[in-house]
Amino acid sequence: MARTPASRGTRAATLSDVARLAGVSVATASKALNGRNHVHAQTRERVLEAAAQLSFSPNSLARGLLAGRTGTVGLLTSDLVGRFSLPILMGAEDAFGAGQVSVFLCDARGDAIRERHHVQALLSRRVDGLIVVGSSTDPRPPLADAVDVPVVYAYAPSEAPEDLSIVPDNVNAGRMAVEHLIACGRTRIAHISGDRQYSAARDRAAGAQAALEAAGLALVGEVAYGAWEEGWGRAAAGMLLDREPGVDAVLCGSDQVARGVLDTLRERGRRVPEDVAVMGFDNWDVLATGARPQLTSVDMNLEELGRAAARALFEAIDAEHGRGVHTVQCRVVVRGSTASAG
Amino acid sequence: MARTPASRGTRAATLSDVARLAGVSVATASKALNGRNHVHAQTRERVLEAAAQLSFSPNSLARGLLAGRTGTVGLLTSDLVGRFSLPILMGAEDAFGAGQVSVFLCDARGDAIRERHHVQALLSRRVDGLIVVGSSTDPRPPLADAVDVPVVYAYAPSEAPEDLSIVPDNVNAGRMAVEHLIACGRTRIAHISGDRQYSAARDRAAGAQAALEAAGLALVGEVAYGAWEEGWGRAAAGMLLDREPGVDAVLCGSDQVARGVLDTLRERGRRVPEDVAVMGFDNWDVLATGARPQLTSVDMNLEELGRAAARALFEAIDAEHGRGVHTVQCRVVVRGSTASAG
DNA sequence: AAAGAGTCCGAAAACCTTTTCGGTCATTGC
DNA sequence: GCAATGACCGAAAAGGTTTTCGGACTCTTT
Repeated sequence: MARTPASRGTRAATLSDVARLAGVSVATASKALNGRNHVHAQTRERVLEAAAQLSFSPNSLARGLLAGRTGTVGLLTSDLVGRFSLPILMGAEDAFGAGQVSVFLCDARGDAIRERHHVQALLSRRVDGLIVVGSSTDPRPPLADAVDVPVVYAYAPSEAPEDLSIVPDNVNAGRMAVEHLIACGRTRIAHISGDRQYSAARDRAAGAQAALEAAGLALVGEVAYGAWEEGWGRAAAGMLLDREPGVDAVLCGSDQVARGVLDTLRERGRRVPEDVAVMGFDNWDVLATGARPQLTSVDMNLEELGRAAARALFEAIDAEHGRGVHTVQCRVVVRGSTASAG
Repeated sequence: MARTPASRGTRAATLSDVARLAGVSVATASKALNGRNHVHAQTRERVLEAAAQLSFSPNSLARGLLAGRTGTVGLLTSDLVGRFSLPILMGAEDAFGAGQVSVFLCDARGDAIRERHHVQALLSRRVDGLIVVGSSTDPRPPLADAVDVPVVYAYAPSEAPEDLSIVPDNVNAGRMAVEHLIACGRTRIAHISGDRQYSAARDRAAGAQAALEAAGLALVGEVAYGAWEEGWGRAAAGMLLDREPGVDAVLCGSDQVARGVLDTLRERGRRVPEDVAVMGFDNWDVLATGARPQLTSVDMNLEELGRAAARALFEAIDAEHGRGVHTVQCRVVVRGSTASAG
C-alpha cells in the first residue's frame, strides 16, 4: 500500500489517547502531565507511563490557541548573506533556545515588499514578538505595518525614537582602538577606513579622533575613506606611505582593509608591528588569524548584541516596552600586529 | 494606566468580529475570505471590507490545528557560525518563503542532546517537515528520535542509506578544477589540500586525479594534506617550490589555502598566472576577490543545494518520500589567477 | 399558480489542550 | 451513626477557523 500523506505513520497521539490508555479523563491526564494539583501519585504514574508508551507530545498549536501565547518569535533580517546578521542571529537563537521559545527566520533581502509580506505571515502565526536585524548600522525606517507585539531593532536602529533599538557602540570602538595603539607606544597614527556613506565608518573615525585629542595627539593626515575592500587598503596604504613616511600605526576601518594595508607595508619593507602597528575592526576570524602577523582587531560583540536583543524582547513581552537606542560594548582582541613597540 | 501584556493594543480581530461587522455568519465570512463556493458577490464585498477595516489576519494556529498541516518546517543546523550552513539556509528560506511556508531555525551547536531537544520542540509545534544541515560533508548519524514527518539531510548526508540526502558533488568538483587548469594549458599540476580527515578533501583529490589520468597526466608530487588555513598554504607552497620547481599550476583545497599559496608564490618571485596558475575551492567571495590576482575558484552552489533540499522536502510532504544521496553540481568561477598561459 | 431548480446563507461539528467547577468517595471527629 | 471535611476525578467550556449539511429564498418553467 502506498504511503500517502494521510497514512504516513500513525497520526500523532493526542491527550485523549493517553487518557484512554491510562483509564482516566483528559482533564486528569492534562493535570498529571503538567504537574498540577490533586492527582493521586499512582494515577499520575499511570498517565506518565501511557504518555511515554504513545510517545505523546502535546500539540503546541492547541496550547497556543488557548493560552494566547505561542512561545514563538520572528527574526526578520534584511541580509542573511551578510557578515553581520549571522552572529546576531546566533546570539538571539541562543538566548531563546535556552527557554521554550522557537524562532521563525525570515530574510527580506532588503526588499520592503518582501518585508511586509513576512511581517504579515509572522503576525498571522501569532508570534509573541519580533526582532528586526539590519544589514548596516545606519538607521532604518520602522516596520510599515502596525504590529501589536513588541519589536526590537538590532544592529540597525529604527528611525523612530520611540522604538527600542540595540546597536554596537562604534564611537567607543574607535576610541578603544586608538587607546590601544597609544598604549602600545604609538603617536603617529593614521586612519584608513571604508565607505564614508556608512555611519559605522564615520562613528569609528569620530571615536578615534576623540581619543587622540584626549591624549593630546592628532591624526596623521586626513581620514582616508574609500571602500570596504582589500584593494582599497593596499592602495590607500601606498598613498599614505608616500605622504607620511613617519607613520607608526594604521587604524583600519575593517579587517578587509587591514589585510590590504598589511600587504603594502610588507612590500614596502615596513615591519609589522616593529615599524608600523596595524589594527582592524570586526574581528573576522578568517581574515584576522590568516594574516601575517595575525591581526589585532576590535570585536563588536555581535553575538552578545543578539542575546541582548533577545533579552530585551523577553522583557517587552512580559511587561513594559523599553524605548530608545541602547548600545552594546565592544572589545579589543590583541594579536601580533600591534605588539608593543620595544 | 500601565500597559500590561493583556491590554497591549486591542486583541487581534477574529473571524467572528469580521462576520458581526459585515452582518453575516462566521461560516459565510470564512467562505468569502477564502474564495469558496456560492457567496453572493455583494456579500463577499461586504466581508472583505469588514476584514480590511479590522485588519483581520486569520489565526494560523486555529487553521493548522484543524487542517493537520501548519505550513511550517524546521531547519536544524549543527553549526550556524560556519561558512557553509548559511548559504544553504538562504536557499532553503528562499524556496520556502516564496510559498506559504515559514521556517523554524534551530542550531544544535553540534551537540546531540541539544539536537534531540530541538527535534522534540519542532515536533511539538507540528512542523510539516525537517531539513538537517550538517557542518561538513562527512556523513552524520540520522536523527535519534522517530519522527513522523519527512526529513531531508543537506550538505552532510545521513549514514542511513534509506534517508534522503542532498550533498555537493566534491568528486566532480575536483575533476572540473583540473579540467579547467588543463584547458588553460597547464600540465604540471600540484594539489595542496586541507585536513585529510574531511571527506571533502579526499573526494576533491580523487576527482582531480581522475581528471589527470583521463588526460594522460599525473599529479606533481603527492597530495599535500594539512589544515584549512592560510598558514598551511604558505608553508606547503614553500615546500612544493623547493621540491618541484617546475610546477605550473597549484590546485588548492580551499580558498584559504589558496591565499596562502598566492602569498608564497609572490614572495618567491613567481608570477600568477603567467608562471603558475592557482585555483581554490568554495568561492568565498571576500577571499577570492580580495586576492592578487583575483582567485579562480570552484563554487559548490550551496544556495542551490538549499533550494534543492527545500524542493525535495516539499515533494516528500505532498507525496512519496525520496531516498538515497543526491548531488548538486558545482561550477568553476574564473578569475585572474588562472588566465590562459600564452 | 405551482413545482422544481438553483443560489445563497447559517448552525454545528471538528481539531486539541487547559482550566474551572461541580461531583463522588472515603475519612474523621463528635 | 451522622455530618463535615478533604482528596481526587470528570464534564464542559473556551480558544478561532474550516467544512458539511440542511434550510430558506428566488427565479424559471410548465
